[in-house]
Amino acid sequence: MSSESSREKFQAYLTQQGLHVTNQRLAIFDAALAQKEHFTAEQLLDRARTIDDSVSRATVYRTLPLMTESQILREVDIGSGEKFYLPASSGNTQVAQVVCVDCDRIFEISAPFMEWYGSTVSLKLGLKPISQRLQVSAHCIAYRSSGRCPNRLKK
Amino acid sequence: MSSESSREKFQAYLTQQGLHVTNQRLAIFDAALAQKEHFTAEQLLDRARTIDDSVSRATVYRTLPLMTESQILREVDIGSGEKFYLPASSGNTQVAQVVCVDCDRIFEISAPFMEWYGSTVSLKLGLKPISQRLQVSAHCIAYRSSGRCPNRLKK
DNA sequence: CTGCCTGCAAACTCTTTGCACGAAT
DNA sequence: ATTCGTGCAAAGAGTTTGCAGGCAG
Repeated sequence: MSSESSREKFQAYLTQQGLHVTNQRLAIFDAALAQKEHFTAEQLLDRARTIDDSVSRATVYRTLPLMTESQILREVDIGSGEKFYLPASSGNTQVAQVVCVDCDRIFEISAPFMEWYGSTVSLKLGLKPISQRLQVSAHCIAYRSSGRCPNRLKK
Repeated sequence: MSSESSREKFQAYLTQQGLHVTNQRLAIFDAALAQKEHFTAEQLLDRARTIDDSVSRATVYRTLPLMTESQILREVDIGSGEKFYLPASSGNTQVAQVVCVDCDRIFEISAPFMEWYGSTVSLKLGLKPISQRLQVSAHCIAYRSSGRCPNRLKK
């Protein structure tokens, strides 16, 4: 249950699926868990290469699905062209994302009622809910006073 | 307030923005409002060309933002690579999407509490909410009995 | 050994953009 | 007359894939 078991969990998943435990996959795994915020495939590639410089972009893209399927990572799509990832550490799947439209930072907040909502509404339609996501776009704190976010990254 | 006024609304928006009312834009508008379900840019292009075969893909992509800005269409991004659009007829912005993972169909359902939630949570973070979206992935009705959705479109 | 994995580069999908001509105001 | 709009084709961004050689089990 400690954080190290996450690595074992990943290895177990690979083995159980008849997949090989390679240095590249482990480097990508370690790079992913070292991230402090949401990260992109490209950022993961950069970081993984500092651990094992033989890691290629293709392998990163091929490994990401393995890590999401094994519940190591959670995928976050905010509709911006590229996907973001985050260690699924807390096991909390009932979370919403608040995205600052100025600095593009992503905040995660718990939204415990989401599960209830998904069940309620989906059952009304006769559907069987699998997952759900709630995202809020917003302006940053500083926006109100300065008119724009101090952390803006683009434009 | 009848449905015809929507066309006038679009023309008014164009004029007011100093933009020209062209046959292509009107064809795209008509094609969009003729859609019964969520549609993609490509589907819109096909349909618009049945009205005016001079319509190009580029113009469709250039016109879509005009129609969303003028509240004619609502954009729906379910994280599938391509964006979907829907006439923003009912003026109801507090809606969630339920996406069937088997047939990819998108159902829209009202979710009146979304606004409250966005405000509550965003204000706790000191942010100023702009918009929000709630999406539920689910299996179709028929999935439970047959094991898969009869409307599956892909694979 | 056998089959899965890898890096590379090319391919793909959806969308955006530069350009020179054409049309709306 | 201007200014904006258009189609075309090329460019972009992010991601996926075919291939021939390489490594884990």
